[in-house]
Amino acid sequence: MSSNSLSSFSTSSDPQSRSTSASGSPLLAGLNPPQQEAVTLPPEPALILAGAGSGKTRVLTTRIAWLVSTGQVSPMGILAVTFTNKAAREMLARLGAMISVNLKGMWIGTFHGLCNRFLRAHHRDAALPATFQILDSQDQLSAIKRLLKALGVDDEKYPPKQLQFFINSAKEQGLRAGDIDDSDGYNRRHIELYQAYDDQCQREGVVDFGELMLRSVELLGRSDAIREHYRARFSHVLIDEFQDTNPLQYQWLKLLGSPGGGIFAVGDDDQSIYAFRGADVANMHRFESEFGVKHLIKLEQNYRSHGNILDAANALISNNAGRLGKNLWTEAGAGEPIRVMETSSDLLEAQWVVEEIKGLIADGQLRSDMAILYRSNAQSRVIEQTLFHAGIPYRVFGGLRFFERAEVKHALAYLRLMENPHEDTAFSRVVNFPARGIGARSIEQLADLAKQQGSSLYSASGLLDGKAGTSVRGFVQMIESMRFETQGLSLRETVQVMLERSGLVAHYQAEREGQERVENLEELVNAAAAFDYDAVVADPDAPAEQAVMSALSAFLSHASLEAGDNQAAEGQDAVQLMTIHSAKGLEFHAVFLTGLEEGLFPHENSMTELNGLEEERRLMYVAMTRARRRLYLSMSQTRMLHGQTRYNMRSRFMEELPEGNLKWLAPRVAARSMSSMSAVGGLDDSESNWRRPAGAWTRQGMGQSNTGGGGGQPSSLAWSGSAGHESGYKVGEAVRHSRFGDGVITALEGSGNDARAQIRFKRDGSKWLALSVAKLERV
DNA sequence: GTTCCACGCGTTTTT
DNA sequence: CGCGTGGAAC
Repeated sequence: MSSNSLSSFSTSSDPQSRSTSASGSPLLAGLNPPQQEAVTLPPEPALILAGAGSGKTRVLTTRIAWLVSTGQVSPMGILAVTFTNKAAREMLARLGAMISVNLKGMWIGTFHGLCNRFLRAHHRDAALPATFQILDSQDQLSAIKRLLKALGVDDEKYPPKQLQFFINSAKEQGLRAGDIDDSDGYNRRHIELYQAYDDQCQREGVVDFGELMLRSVELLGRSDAIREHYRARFSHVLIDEFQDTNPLQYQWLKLLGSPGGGIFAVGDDDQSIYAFRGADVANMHRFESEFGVKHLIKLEQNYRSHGNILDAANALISNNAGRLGKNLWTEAGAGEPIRVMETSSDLLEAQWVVEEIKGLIADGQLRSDMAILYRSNAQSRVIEQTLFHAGIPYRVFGGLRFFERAEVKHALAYLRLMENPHEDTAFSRVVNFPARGIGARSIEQLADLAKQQGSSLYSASGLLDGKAGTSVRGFVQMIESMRFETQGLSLRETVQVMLERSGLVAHYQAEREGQERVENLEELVNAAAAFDYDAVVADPDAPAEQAVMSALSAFLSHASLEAGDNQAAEGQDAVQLMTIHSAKGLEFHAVFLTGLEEGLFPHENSMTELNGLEEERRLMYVAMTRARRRLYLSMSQTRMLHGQTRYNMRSRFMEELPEGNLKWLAPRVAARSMSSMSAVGGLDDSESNWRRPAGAWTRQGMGQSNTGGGGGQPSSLAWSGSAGHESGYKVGEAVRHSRFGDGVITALEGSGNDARAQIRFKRDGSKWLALSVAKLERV
């Protein structure tokens, strides 16, 4: 922060300078003082608290460029780690534009990608075969199902998904089966199955995502020589999105970072939204003390959003306890107020969004610079339909990605078998696909034999009698001959031969709906042709530590680690639809944040979890800070969910936003207190207006008399109680229960005997009660 | 081996 | 309501 020589373009300063003030390097031009300070810190532990839109990635990449270009470190001494392939690619691209050195000497990649590279180099020490393959989540689940079947475990009692979650959670904590406490006996079976699963993976020579990390951590911990080698090599370790690290990744960093050395972590505790998958923000606090952080720099100047958006986001997030503390500011001015709309139905909400989008398009905005965000994927349907009817191009993020498609996975399974025939997951997947008369019966027999022998299905195939044996051996021979035929061929030719000989292409060509699948298989050939072996594996500066790895093996790792694009075809200018989670890291001119309703956002399932509400609030913070100029918030009084209409209360987050930053567009019912609400509204006065055609939705409001039209300033506690429920109860109504005491109805759903109310009790928290059973009295 | 229906389930997601 | 799974029937 002390640096005051802004972006001077002085050319006289020494490029080798290690001074912490601006050295005059053109790299530093345009950076603000704290950014410059961060970029030019000495090689000591540093934590950069980088708020949303504060230039986090820029600082990270500029630091690498600065370190290398000032000769403080050779590219080989850089280890930079990210969470997603996209982030890693972006970092590489930006570096390439900044400096002209061989980037390949650097280790830049995802945690998992780098662990893969590490384990390939040290597979012997890690007790893995050179050809080990990586299971993605789907593969892992099928491996678990196969395991449960082999062990005769009732998968009703031990759902495979649950076991998968158990195993992954344990690994994320750095725990092996033997490390887990089973004193209460509750987990005992899970622990046994975890162990059995690991044994199976070991036998088959496969690792799951968690295993990539855990093996690496164990090896680094166990082998002083290897650990010291890498510590000596990587004088600079840089981590992006540090708030998303799980305890295992933290351990990995601890093993690779030299104590007191150049470890540079960038993160934002307010944007930690992945606790549900093992991330632990506490790692940031831990990092500060355990690594002995010498430099704590806050990047608080936001270059993205206007003031109203930022102020509201700041106010919201200040409701969270235990923050590292940070307040974003901008020079950009207040800008437009945040526009808020409340509708009576989810369809009307969608129609309103579409009308606003039409307006923005008419003003010349790019569709791709507008995003519609929602908490859960199920919400996208109405919006999609409405956009579709309006003829507005849109693009939905999420869904199946290229390497996750069934036909592609089948093809990959053949390739995996060519690489390692003992991989039972791949074997089971395609032994009878395309169908070749090897039914469930035959596979069961084969599995029994394999279990007796403690061998793979492939090895056991020789022992299988009868017709089944002949068929299976036919399959095995096919794999062998594919392997033989492709020796010396390029990766692309290998894939082509496999597609031909396996009969996959023929199978899909014969299928009526198979055209797209054939195209995907062709695309796989293209992917193989385009695959750059060096980009994934090569480490030209360190040939000694590089194990020999076939191009096929590298390609398969690539396919597992990078599932490919999951968005619809690019190119067309389209409105972006995505969950808030997938919006992290992105920005848009205009953002529509929809479904701001209790139970949906914050999600009802989050309320029971410890810190769940705070994570929801951070999610809201992330969502709001995606907007550059214009932010819309919307909510609906009723929503179709799971085939039933739900009556929701406005999200509590709305009450945490300063009124001064908002502009209400919706007609509103002013209510002074909760108890007066039951007297307000009813369906009558608003219904006719709510049914206006979409085109009538304008900023000037709906002519509701009791609010003075759109743009009025409501009292922040107001609840627009115009939505009723057949039971006669209303959301927001205060009730008393004989056992739980006083509470407020937060949601109503169902009808008749199924009618239920969600009630937030003062004492016991939120509960769903059946209205036909619960004894409620109105207060 | 394929097709069809009944059932169950339903935050968020990268690697 | 809409999807994916799984079992049963053709």
